[in-house]
Amino acid sequence: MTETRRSGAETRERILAVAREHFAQQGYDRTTIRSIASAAQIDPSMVMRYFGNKEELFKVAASIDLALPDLSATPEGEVGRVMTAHFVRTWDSEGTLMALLRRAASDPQAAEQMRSIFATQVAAAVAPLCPDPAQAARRAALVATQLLGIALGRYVLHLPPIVEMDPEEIVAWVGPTIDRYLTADSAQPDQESGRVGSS
Amino acid sequence: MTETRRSGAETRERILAVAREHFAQQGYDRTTIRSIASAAQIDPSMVMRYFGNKEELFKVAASIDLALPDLSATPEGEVGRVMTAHFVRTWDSEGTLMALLRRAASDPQAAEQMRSIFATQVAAAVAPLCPDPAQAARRAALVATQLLGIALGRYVLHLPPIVEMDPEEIVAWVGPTIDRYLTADSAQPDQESGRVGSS
DNA sequence: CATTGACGTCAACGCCTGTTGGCCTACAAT
DNA sequence: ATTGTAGGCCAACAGGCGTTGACGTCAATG
Repeated sequence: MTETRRSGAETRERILAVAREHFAQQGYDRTTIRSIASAAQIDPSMVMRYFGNKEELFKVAASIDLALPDLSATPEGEVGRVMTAHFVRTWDSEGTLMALLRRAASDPQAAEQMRSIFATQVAAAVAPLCPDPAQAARRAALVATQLLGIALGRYVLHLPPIVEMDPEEIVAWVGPTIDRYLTADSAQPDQESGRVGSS
Repeated sequence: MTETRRSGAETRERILAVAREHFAQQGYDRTTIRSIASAAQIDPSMVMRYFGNKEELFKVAASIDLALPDLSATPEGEVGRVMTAHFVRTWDSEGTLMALLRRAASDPQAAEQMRSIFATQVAAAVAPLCPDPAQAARRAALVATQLLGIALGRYVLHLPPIVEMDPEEIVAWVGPTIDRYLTADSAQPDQESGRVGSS
């Protein structure tokens, strides 16, 4: 072993980089092995050699670590802003999560992968901050909807007002929403009356 | 003309109904003309006869009227709840908007269609309610991100906590968020400091 | 030097897709 | 009864896809 010769795993990385980019920008179905290979200046069969099949390549390319900061150290009232800022920064710098989001829109298995990410990473990071453990999953999911909604508007649908906003503005608007989802009383989320009553 | 014989436009409607369903559940790429035809108990070539090509069929199938209620008649403070309830009800009953959302995730043209819907329908309905006309588009877009985020979580990703929530619970949580996006001071969205400062 | 084995290419397979044109059939009008 | 026409099916095309296997070609190893 010990890196037999100059290339090898290097090519693998090049394929992976191109694949991430293509998956993120065009989604799974519209990304072809051939186009990836062409962009990586390589034969399509090499992609198969290194990753077995398209499915497997996507799995590797879309493996994600949100790298959420330790939120328990964040002062209360700033959690929403910190979290929002973290996500926007992550999305702006690399599109891996966007690739998965795109695919999840039309593929149940990718949706499952997305669910797993938010269950293990977002919910886990957020649960300690919730006043009521029983509602933690629900609160985390609400947080996810708002953050993913921003991602959808900014990177997928390209809604002009969202695209034009500075990261700081997004944080200023969305941060308080996140905070409210995390800390507001579960029966009466905000001010105002609003009976929820399940039964 | 004058409806020559029993079927004809009837078949067209059947195709359209099946197409809506398939597009909504599986997205554009994974929905095939053949599968639509098969489900409609018809030959694939008939689909072409009636709609020209797949693209055109999708356009017709995904034409959407959000049918937003008149929000200016809604008492202030209830707008968010009314709007959220309207969307959740619409989504639960028919999946046309979901079909478009799915497609928009991987097709720029569908994304453009989505943008147009929100520009002409959501922004238009919401603009009169905003304190500052200059910020109306931005506020409407923020509203859209939260509503679409819910749609994504509930109907596409199937995040368990979101799926399990009653429509009333969603309204109770999300309504106030919508209200805040529509009415909160633009520089300091909520409580707390949080300078936005573009320069 | 001979051998091995990984890196890489080429050409092809089988499959599924959107799309087309020809043909059949049955009704409505003449 | 004949004709026109619209509804419908069938068979096939061309093209793109993921995937495969045989075939070169070097560098490192014995």
